[in-house]
Amino acid sequence: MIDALVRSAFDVIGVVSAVAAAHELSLTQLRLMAILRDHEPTMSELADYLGLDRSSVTGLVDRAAQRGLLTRVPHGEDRRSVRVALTVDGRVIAARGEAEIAGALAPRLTVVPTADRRHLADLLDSTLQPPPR
Amino acid sequence: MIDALVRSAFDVIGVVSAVAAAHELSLTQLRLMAILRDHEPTMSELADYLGLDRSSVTGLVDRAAQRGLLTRVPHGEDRRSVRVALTVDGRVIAARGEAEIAGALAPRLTVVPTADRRHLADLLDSTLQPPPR
DNA sequence: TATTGTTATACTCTATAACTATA
DNA sequence: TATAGTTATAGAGTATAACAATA
Repeated sequence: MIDALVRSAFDVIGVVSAVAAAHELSLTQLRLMAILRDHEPTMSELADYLGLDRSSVTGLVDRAAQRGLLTRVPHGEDRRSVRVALTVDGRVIAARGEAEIAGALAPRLTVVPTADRRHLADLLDSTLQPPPR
Repeated sequence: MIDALVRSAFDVIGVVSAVAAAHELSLTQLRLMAILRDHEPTMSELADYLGLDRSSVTGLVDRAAQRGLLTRVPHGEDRRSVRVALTVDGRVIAARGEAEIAGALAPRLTVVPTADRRHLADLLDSTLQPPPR
């Protein structure tokens, strides 16, 4: 059971990494962009989401910004702070990445009987820890 | 369904990475040691298993060997080739790591009804691609 | 004083290209 | 010639420590 969960995890992460690599992105860069699809976080919030030190996020954001995938937006209220947002280009690539991940994983799910899918998804979700804040 | 699979994968990999980090190992180093529990591969075979370039494996093995976790063993037949094997220390740490991963994931599985576990494991395994050779 | 973000620095991980030794 | 492994090199990713600007 635990073995199956771990094997599946490595398998899925492998697929996601391959999709990222196809866009010359690291797994972390793709995660970063996925987060930015729904949020416009500060650097510190981003560090919390990703579980990284703030100084690491500086580099990640630098490299992605240099490629035109995202931008730093002045915060306004707190002048120490910046918000990070996808550019139009970044949004296109993020959407494409998500679609490719779905496309790559879909064939594996054809072996799961349709009747089982909802159940499997629920079981998997129930095993997730509540995200730490 | 796909979302649940991906979320679960990141969650599980996070747990495995944390266990690795607790032993000051990277995810790859821990994977390497897990492979060596059951195999005594050549450097090239290791590169295939891990999906890395041979030159990357040289560095991984160097660092782990320097910590006394594994050793290069002369192959005998083909004098170009070496085999990689865990040391006694390495075997202890690999076993401990596996136990800690199981221990860290077990609490999450308590929410899965006992009757569903076999079924969930089978479903997850059925989604795995046959490993590329 | 505390927080936000960056910089300086160092190490791991990874790949590409070139090399040595052996086959 | 081909294969096994290493070395040289370069860049990404990461953390720690120290810093400047702002709160």
